[in-house]
Amino acid sequence: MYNAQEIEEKWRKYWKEHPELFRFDQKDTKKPVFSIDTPPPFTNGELHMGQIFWVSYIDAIARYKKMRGENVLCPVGWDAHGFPTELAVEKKYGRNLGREEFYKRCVELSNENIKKMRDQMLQLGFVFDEKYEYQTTAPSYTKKVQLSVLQMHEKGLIYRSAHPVEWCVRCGTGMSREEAVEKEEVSYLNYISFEVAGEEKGKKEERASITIATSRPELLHACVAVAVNPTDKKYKIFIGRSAKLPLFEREVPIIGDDAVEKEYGTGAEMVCTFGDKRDIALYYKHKLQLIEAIDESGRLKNAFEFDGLTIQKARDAVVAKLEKEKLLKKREKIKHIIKVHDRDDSPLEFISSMQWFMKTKDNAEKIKRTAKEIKWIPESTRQRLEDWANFIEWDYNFSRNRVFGTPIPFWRCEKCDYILPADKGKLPINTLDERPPSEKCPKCGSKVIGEKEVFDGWVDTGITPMVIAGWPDDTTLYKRAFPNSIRIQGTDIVRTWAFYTIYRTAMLTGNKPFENIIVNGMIRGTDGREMHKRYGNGIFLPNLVPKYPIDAIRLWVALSVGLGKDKIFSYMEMDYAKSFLTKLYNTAKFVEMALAQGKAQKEEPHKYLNVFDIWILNRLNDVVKEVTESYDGFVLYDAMNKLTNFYWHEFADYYIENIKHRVYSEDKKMEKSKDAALFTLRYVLEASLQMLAPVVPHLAEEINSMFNKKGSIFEQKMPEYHELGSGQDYVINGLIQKSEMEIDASSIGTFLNLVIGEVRKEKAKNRIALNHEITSININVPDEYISAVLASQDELKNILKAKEITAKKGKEFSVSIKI
RNA sequence: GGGUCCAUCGUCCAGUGGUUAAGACGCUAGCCUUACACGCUUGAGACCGGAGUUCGAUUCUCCGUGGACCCACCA
Repeated sequence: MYNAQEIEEKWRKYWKEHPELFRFDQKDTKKPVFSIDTPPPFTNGELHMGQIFWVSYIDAIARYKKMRGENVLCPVGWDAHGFPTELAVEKKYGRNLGREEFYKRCVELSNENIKKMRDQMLQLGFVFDEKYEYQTTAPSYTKKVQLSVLQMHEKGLIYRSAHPVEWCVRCGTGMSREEAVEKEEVSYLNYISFEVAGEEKGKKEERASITIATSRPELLHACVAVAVNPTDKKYKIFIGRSAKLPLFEREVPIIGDDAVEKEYGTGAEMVCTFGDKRDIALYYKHKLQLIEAIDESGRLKNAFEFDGLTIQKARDAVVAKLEKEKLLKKREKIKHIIKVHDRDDSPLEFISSMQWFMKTKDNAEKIKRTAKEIKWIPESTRQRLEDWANFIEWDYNFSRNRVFGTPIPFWRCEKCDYILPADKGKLPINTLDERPPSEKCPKCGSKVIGEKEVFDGWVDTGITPMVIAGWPDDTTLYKRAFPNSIRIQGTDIVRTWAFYTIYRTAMLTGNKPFENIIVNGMIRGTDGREMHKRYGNGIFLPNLVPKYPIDAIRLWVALSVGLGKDKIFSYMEMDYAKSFLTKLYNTAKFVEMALAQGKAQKEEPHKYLNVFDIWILNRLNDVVKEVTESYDGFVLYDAMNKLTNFYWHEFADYYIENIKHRVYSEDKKMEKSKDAALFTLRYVLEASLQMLAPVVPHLAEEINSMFNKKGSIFEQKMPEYHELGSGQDYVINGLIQKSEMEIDASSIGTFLNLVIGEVRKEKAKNRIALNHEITSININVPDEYISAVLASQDELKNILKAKEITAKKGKEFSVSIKI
């Protein structure tokens, strides 16, 4: 085994000292630009498996493109804003820091974390462009986020509206989705009777009623509709009429909606503002009235005699009164799942308040159309985006009640919510610290205030393709690098990062954000479950290094099939990758040693190539075709699968074995043949190395340096495929050559290897060593190969260590040996 | 409930309208072969079930079964 750590360190250092190898050359205007958008990791201090995956994957693509002569722009970014950082700072410094001080401490902590994560990226061999590194907390980045939102405001895409948010009544704060966790609870389903109001025209009928079932009777005062399934025979005649609320003197419409299950409860439900997410959906869909049911401390409001009661007390009181008035038909014990705050387990309520929105719902079609212009790798992952776009229930609420986030660059009227945008020339800005353009609301004359809430993190990261293309200042770069060439990201954030990025760039630029998107699945733990703290099944870089070389990790990533679907982590596959590297290193050592045996390479030794030499060169040519096609489609699996199999099982197992006798020969007559073998050995090794280099860069550099004393393998070009006209043709250094032998070397080489394989089998059957000399070999050869076998008799004798070889024409191919 | 993906040796994982169905780990038998015993050679070992399309299906279609994931819901 080679010393991986030493080699890795050496080449990491070399790349650092030669940044020009990978740096984007902005002055160059000839080479095509290849720009890469990578997911800015959230700065929590350690790269997780998903990040190890994409870093390895995209770095290989970047290095490949570089070797294809493209001008590669590969920045890396950091998504620093976020709640976990706030929590950590709160834990360390308490809750009493002022806003500015608190923000500063958060930046400090994320900077520490960025340093750690950056080191791990470099450890993986990632050669990103430091010059283009970005961080969402940097003022220059804040400026861009704010500008992009101000431009969206100009386009009429930003507005404020009342919207229910999940609210912890105990803590008195709003929740984001990830803090709301599910919990099972035992409750009661209450059957309450509503009288149907009015009469059908010209028809006297009995008084009709609808019984609804609810687990939230205390919200009866905020009931704004009764909903039934439109196909339900029992109720459909009531749709369009009204129902009288029990206990309260009010009528609400009876609406039809598919969301109502005919079988659940009574098949009728009341819609309150707001009991649960269903209510919210129906409220928006049917444009219902809004009655605020609960205040921020969890007490009822707009409930007349029940005002001020806590939820639990109100529930008891309402049920008691319904019972008394004989309006409660029955109560049924149920188990159901409710949302609770992850920190204190208390039930969350929906409280309606004024929120900031971006118009996504009406733009769903445009988002889908833009998504179709992008090549999704694999194609099936686009479905996730479509599904999400098809299911938008309401617009994107982008404000968060937090401190550590990008400030929202608007003031607003305290009373009428009129929006005053910041001056685009004065960014970045925090409207809490600055005077508004007008002290009084231009609309109603009331007081204008700065915005305390901050942007959701996806607002920061939704413009990365524009940012790395130099938007808005560098218009030259922007023209060349936007849309970006490619993005890589995980399946888990298709409906967030991909969705918002496509939305934002489509709205702001009218264009797609990138040409290609690679969507990789999640790497699961060895137990098959998602890697998660609470399962303790996470695997991080320090768990793998130094047991595995970095190149083995990278090769494992490339050989992890099935982009788009989840992958269970496997040490077995990692071991395979490691074995391949050992093999690669040992073959290189062999070639090095072999070259030392020969004299200086004669000019054009390839003129003396024999059938095995041409066979392996032609196989190489085939592999070059497959590998470059796979790289060009960004599918590393196919490239590495083909290449590693070729290298190991054709080049090492057959070719090297077949030419050993030539390499070791000291016979003068063999000199030219020896030179030809040495030439071919080196040629195939170097070409394979060039194709392997993007994925296993450290070892590739090391081996390259064994043969080329100066420079980096990344200054070399990828080998190119050439279509061959006949079996006599072969490719050397991009030129098609013609062998003087009038044979089809590819098919004869393949046949001779078959013969060699059969002899190996016979030797194994007879339990003798492969190098054991045997008396004779008899071969029955099909017509078309007989002359080739006879011509290669001496060669075969040497390869197979046989004193004599006899070949006869025979219908059935067969091989027998005499020991 | 809606959707997406998937089902191949004991395990992992390729591939194909006609193949001798590849490779890895493990297992078998041998080989210390002047690059590699972390290796090499050899052997055993697989297309979820049903129907359809077809001359022919592991491959295409449908149904079923099983699994993974996403979304929605549990009034």
